[in-house]
Amino acid sequence: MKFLKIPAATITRLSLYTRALETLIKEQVTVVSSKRLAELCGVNPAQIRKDLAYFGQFGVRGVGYYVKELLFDIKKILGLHREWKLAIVGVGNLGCALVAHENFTRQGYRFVAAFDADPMKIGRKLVTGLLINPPNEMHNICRDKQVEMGVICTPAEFAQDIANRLVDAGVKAILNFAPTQIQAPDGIKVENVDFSVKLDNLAYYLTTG
Amino acid sequence: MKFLKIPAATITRLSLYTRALETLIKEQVTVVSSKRLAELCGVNPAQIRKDLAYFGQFGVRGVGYYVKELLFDIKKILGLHREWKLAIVGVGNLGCALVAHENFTRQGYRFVAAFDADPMKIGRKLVTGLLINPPNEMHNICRDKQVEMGVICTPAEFAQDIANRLVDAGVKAILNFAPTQIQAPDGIKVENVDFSVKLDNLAYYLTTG
DNA sequence: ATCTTATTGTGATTAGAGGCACATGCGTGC
DNA sequence: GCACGCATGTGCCTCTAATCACAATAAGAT
Ligand SMILES: NC(=O)c1ccc[n+]([C@@H]2O[C@H](COP(=O)([O-])OP(=O)(O)OC[C@H]3O[C@@H](n4cnc5c(N)ncnc54)[C@H](O)[C@@H]3O)[C@@H](O)[C@H]2O)c1
Ligand SMILES: NC(=O)c1ccc[n+]([C@@H]2O[C@H](COP(=O)([O-])OP(=O)(O)OC[C@H]3O[C@@H](n4cnc5c(N)ncnc54)[C@H](O)[C@@H]3O)[C@@H](O)[C@H]2O)c1
Repeated sequence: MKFLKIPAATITRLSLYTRALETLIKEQVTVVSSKRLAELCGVNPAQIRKDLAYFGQFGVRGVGYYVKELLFDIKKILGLHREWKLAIVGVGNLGCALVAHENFTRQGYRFVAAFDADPMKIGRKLVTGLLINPPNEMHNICRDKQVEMGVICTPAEFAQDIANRLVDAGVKAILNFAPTQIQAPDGIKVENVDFSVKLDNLAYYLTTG
Repeated sequence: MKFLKIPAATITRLSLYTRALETLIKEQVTVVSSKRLAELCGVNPAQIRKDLAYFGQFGVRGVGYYVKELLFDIKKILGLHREWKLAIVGVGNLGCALVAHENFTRQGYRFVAAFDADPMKIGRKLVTGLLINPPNEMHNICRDKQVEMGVICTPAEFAQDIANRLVDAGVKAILNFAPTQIQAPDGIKVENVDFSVKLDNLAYYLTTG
């Protein structure tokens, strides 16, 4: 089961499992069955076992999974055992909320650079103390600070340009909040977070059922 | 092709298509082929045709789709030909960004009520002029204003309780930004927006992929 | 009026993900 | 030390979604 292609949905679920496991740790639960974990995550127990099987054997037959160990193992699989350096581009309403969000820091995501085109904002500092830089310094600063992921929070029409610059600056993964499809070269991973698509789903559901 | 069960992924793509079509309208393009539209949306052309086929025939063979008409038709399918009334619960960093976001309004999503537990916030008004109410008035106000969708922007530990109240207040669809799995009765649609899961995907990709 | 060209709409095919069910194997109790 | 119970790990099946490939068909050229 080692060298199969792993479904993207599996990775997304692993992320969900870590959350449930963290909750269990808070509740001082030490062992959990796939059945119980499945309930917490709203998935099928076999699904959990199969997801984990892609990466090895983590459970004990007849017993279940040791919560702490499993959490550690999944975090390692996902690459969450280390810190990740992020840059944010566009510190408007949404961008500021993201930078201020302390959960990200707790999970190992650290904003080490911020950029904005607004002359009123350049040179100022965010609440976290992070300095806002002009976009033309993206290349140097990102390389300097070894930024690995970029977060795009500008209006949609600038998103592609920003993405190009980020890639040029050595950034290998992009989280895009602008409501537009970004093109990126092979080897660069782009994820989109799209609120209005979700709202549209709700609207469809309420309309048609 | 009329009474089949429609994949959720189809609905999500329809939403994407509307965006591309809106861009095309801005560029004064009047006709588009599934091939061109597919490029803009990053999907397979046959996928587009099949997605549309669930709902009828919208194109002209040998020609393509009339942009304006198709946009109109898809919006109607999604239920975006009308206004939707939303309530937001938790007007912190993220919640404020959402309410302030003018794209939503342009698309027909209108926040008609806001709730927060913080006594310092209750009674104040948001930048849009929307009054912040205490959570215990959720029932009355939501029924009064005929709120159809609820948006949860509180810390995770309160999300389930808020969801229950929203359901109790007659809300039929929930957009949840808190990083937790919400249980809702049948007939209530819940969508989750989950930034950190997306970041975890990127981390996995950079680690392994 | 007929032929050509372009692109849709869709049946057939392929790929993939999810779930079932059972054999495997660990821990506990006798 | 042996047997039993229980939850994992996994082969196999099912179901769904995506893609292919072509027949149907509209517009425009001849
Ligand atoms: N706020 C929301 O709730 C929300 C919801 C869904 C999607 N979005 C999307 O997220 C993005 C940001 O939204 P927002 O509400 O924060 O908008 P905003 O207008 O508050 O902030 C945008 C920021 O980007 C900066 N900017 C503009 N062009 C730039 C450039 N070329 N380089 C660097 N910075 C630039 C602006 O100066 C501003 O600070 C938009 O694409 C929006 O559609 C936002
Ligand atoms: N800010 C982000 O970028 C971000 C990113 C990912 C996820 N989230 C999630 O979104 C949610 C909100 O994030 P935020 O950054 O806006 O947090 P925040 O602390 O800025 O805002 C939370 C708000 O909820 C209110 N609140 C608390 N309990 C409440 C209750 N029982 N009823 C009504 N209101 C209540 C608080 O008074 C506060 O105003 C959190 O669950 C967070 O994990 C936020």
